[in-house]
Amino acid sequence: MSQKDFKYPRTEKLKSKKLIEELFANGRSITNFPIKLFYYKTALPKNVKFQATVAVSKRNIKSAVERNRVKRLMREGYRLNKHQVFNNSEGSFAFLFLYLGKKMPNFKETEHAMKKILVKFLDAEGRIKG
RNA sequence: UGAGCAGGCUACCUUAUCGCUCCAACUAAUCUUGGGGAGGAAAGUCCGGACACCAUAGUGCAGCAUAGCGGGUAACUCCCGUCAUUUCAUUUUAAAUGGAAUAGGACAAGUGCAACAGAAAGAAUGUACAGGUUAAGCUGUAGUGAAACCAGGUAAACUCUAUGUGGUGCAACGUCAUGUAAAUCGGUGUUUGAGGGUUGCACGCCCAAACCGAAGGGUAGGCGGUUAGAUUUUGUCAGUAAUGACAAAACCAGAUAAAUGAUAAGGGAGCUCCUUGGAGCUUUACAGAAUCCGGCUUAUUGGCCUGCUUAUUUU
RNA sequence: GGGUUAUUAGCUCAGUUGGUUUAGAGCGCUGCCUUGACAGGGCAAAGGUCACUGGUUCGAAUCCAGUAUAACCCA
Repeated sequence: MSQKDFKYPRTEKLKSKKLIEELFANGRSITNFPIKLFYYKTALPKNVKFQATVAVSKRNIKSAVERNRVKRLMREGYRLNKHQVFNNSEGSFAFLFLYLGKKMPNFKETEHAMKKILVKFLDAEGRIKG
């Protein structure tokens, strides 16, 4: 992995239904409003270090257009800041970012929340020195 | 020029950086290069098709849907024209013109229904007054009511007539991989045809023994179906119109825990402040493809165009 | 994506097909009686745009059409 890789290809998306069910059953979670992160340490296919996906509840945001937008903003926030986690942690993880708010955010708020939650994740799981 | 009504069109643009997805080319490669990437409603799932599978699918009855007339269409509960009825506006004696709505076949086949009021709501004719007669609800008016000289009203009551109608839906269906039971499927096939299955009934059809062969449950994986089509654009001709015919050109989303995004700058547009000019803010409404088409219905902001009506100004 | 139901008082349901004269039942709520007081019991009262909008009809919770909300099924 390079120092700053902003790509978010298909192999880094969490797609397996089994893995997602395991994540909800056995994974841990960190909350930094309005985002909640579920994570689960497990082996992933194709030697990928992380797989991540996003989810928005239909109860909190009813419009399909707004739900799509929130998911895109969160994906963008993860894409631009994931290098922090990639370069500083060990093992492979499955991520699921759940949006808890009921209002439309803008990009700055989303990115700020995403940065904070990734820092919290590193604090919880142990940062590599350097 | 302003206002109202009706109909139609459109859905901010350009550049840079970072990223997603499909196709093609080149590759050892997930790299690189080039090209494409949400809507008028993609929505509701209310209709109609295309396409696919299933005799538990066939036949008859029942059931269900539609309903002036003519045309359009692959088809329609759609669209166009037209007649009738109802209603609104204008001029106004009648009536005419324009707009809107209509589930507008049949109560002269049969059955049912009609609270209260009323003499009476059906093979009924009472009361008062007037007329009239040999006599008689024989005639008119009054009163009740939505409806009462009448072979009455009501079919968005049963019903009748005409026409149409099998069911399930791309999570259909096909195929590959993984691969294990007395459960499942296919083929051969015999007795009783009991029992069971089908939207209801009847007929019909199918299922159950045994043998041979195959892989089923579970898991939620890949590929095909899956995007070139009743396609789009332009022109000519036919038709009052819906629409059709012909010619030329074009290829225009294909994701699957589900792509079409983020940031910055400039231009355009709108609003507010205000002295030409500038500054600030916003860049919007409704809303996101999931097999594909034709309609209908619902949601909705700003701009532009056309027609009609009306007011004002000028000639 | 496709298919199928429901909505009536604060809650759970009748009534709807078969139309009018009164939209009811149980639980709950409120008041009164009974008791020294509570529970229980008895009596009474309140509470409904019948999800919303339109149509048919003399008359619609009911018939018809559209809209909204909620729920269920499939692989």
